Amino acid sequence: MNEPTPSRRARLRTQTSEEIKAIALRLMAAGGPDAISLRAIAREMGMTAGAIYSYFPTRDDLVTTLIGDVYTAAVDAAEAARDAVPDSDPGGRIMAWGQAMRAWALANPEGFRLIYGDPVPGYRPPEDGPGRAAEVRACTGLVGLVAAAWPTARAHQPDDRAYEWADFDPGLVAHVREDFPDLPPAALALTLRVWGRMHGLMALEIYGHLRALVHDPAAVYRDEMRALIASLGLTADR
Amino acid sequence: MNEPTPSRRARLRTQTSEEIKAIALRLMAAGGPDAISLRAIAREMGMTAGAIYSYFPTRDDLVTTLIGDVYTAAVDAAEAARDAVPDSDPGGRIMAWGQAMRAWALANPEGFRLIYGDPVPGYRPPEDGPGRAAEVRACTGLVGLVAAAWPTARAHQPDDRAYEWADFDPGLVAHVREDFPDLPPAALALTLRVWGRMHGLMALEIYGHLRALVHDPAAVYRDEMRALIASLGLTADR
DNA sequence: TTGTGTTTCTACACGCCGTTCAGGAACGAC
DNA sequence: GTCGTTCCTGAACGGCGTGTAGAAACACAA
Repeated sequence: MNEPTPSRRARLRTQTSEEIKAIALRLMAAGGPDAISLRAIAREMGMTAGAIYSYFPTRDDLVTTLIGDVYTAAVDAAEAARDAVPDSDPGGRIMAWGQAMRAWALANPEGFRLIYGDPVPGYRPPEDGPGRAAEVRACTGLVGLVAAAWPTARAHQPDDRAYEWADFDPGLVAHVREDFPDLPPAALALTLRVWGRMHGLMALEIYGHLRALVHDPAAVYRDEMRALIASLGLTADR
Repeated sequence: MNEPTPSRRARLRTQTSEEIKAIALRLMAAGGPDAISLRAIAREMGMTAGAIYSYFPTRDDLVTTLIGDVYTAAVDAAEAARDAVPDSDPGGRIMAWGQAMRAWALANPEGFRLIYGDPVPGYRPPEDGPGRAAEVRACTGLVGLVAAAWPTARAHQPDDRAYEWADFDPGLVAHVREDFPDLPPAALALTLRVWGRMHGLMALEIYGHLRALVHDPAAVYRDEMRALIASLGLTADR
């Protein structure tokens, strides 16, 4: 499948590329997304800024790559937490996912900003790319959680005929219909609402709007997750 | 109350200050928050960049002022929409607030980023200031909506004794306890959750995460608002 | 081993940015 | 008319992303 010795050149290349990304992540963690400057990275590597252009055609491409890496790490954490809870406890799996996401966001606030905020002045995320893939993966994970809750949740939803598959992104729909053939489009809409509900308090907290108003955002978030799980007709034991 | 002729000098001064802010807002609307550059503003005014330092000690102070203005405009819009619905329809008032906020955010996405996102590389909002005041005002408005729903909503909440007034910002608590003496601390926690629920889908949509997945985010948001209102034991007629 | 083509890096230039500062011009008050 | 204040210019500093030209390092074939 792969060549054992990717020609030393390629090895050095990927190694340098990884070092660039690692330093960029470190700079971002230290000083925010705006601290990702090619000059600063090059300075830390003992190079000049222009050299980085051999690895990333522009700064935005570097940021795009970083977003993919960071987003993937976040989804990895969420999936791991979810899978630590048995299938027999769908509410607990939702809680685990939400708490893992929040814990990750609090541990990597700059990463959160990178993914969900304006990562960098003037940066616009591309339509496809690794970040998009991670997002679809995150969304698919959420769909799985909602699918497990759907038997009890569907009764609490508005009339199911309000949504069609055509209302959603074809790529995501393909994933969903393959993994959960019995799920109606309304469940996908519910998934997006669940996503928004998890995202709201998290975003407010990361961007400092919540901590100025309440001393223990974790308690508020926990209550909100419990209410969310209850609204799906499930129970959250913890 | 005020002097009729604030000494021509002062008049010119405030006028220039207003022009700076107006141009900054225009630049922001056109090119995003990063387009707010002192040089660009000065260029558009036929001045040099240094001249602006007579009006704002630094660029971040200009941004801080802008945040205050923009946030105030947003809250004005939300309050107006809310007050267009009679008190007898608390669910409708919540829906009006939420829809007005979303409409404002969609009409002023850069303003939304300015308030709720990373407005500018390295910018950190000050602890107090006009932005903070507008935020407290927004929060107080939401508390009013929740207070109207509290008689029906309290039954759906977890045990009321989980929160104390000391858990929240004293300034906000003072406002709330003065306006709604009978409200318990749990209602304030609920308010923050309502805020987060309105904010989540809005933030995802403004930052482009939703529109890539669903064609009609408005429908999803409307459903979410309906579910929110229903979770408070109210009904939304529209 | 030598030659050759590719890749990677430096050095420098361009134009942008926020910020500072000395000096000059306009203004208000006396 | 004079004087203190205010406003603005112009130049400068350092930092930024981005290109380009050329040197150096490398892989590989003859």
